[in-house]
Amino acid sequence: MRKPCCDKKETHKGAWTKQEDQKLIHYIHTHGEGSWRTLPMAAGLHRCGKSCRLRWINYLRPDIKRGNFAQDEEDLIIKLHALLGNRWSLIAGRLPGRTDNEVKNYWNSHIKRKLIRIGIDPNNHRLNQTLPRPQNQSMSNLTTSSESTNDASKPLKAFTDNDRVSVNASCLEDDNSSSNELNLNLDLTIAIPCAFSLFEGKKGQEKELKVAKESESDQLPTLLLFR
DNA sequence: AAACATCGCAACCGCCCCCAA
DNA sequence: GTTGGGGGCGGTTGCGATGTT
Repeated sequence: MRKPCCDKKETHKGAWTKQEDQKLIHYIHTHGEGSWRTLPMAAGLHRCGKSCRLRWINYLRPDIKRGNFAQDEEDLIIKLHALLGNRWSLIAGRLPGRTDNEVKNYWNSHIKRKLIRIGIDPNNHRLNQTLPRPQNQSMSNLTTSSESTNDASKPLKAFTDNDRVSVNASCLEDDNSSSNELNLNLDLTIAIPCAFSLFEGKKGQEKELKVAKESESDQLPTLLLFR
């Protein structure tokens, strides 16, 4: 039986206080990251090591970019999700200053609903045949800031000229196929010098390469990647 | 103005992988 | 080759903020 990572009776939970943040920042500035299990005691924090790690990585790290996602970032998330699935850490790794948690939250709260609303299954990035879809509805009509509702079950909203172009990818019906598969004309341009550099991680390199191969071979939808 | 609904995000939980012993 | 600890990841939850009725 594995020991719990920390004594739950002794650890604080919930929102972090400014004092706790300061202690964590100060400790990491002087000692560096790592040894998360022993860090809380050394830093004088009554927190689980995992909690400290999460707080640092998702919130306190100085290189974190906060605020709204830019249009190109959103585009890239969609493209990478089509390629990698829910591998948020890999996706976040291609978005400088963004964390996996942030990307995951943004996907679940914005992008996923947006895709559903226009009749695209966010799981496989294919047109969902069960959902009604307006004629000639293009992904270019997706909105970001002007969403008035996020309820996917509501009727599709009529888009206006003022609506922001969200995905500069074309959504095309497959000419010679009866399946309504989605072709995304994708341009992986943000911080990706080469598609193969997606998988240049250190520790999990082998795994990531495997993931890439799997993605290429099986569930990848009709996704066209252009360099 | 109050009650209720919805959204967005920080944080937690539990599982899995890696690696050293 | 096996085992156990540490770290990382993805899914889920909780709660404050905001919007709607």
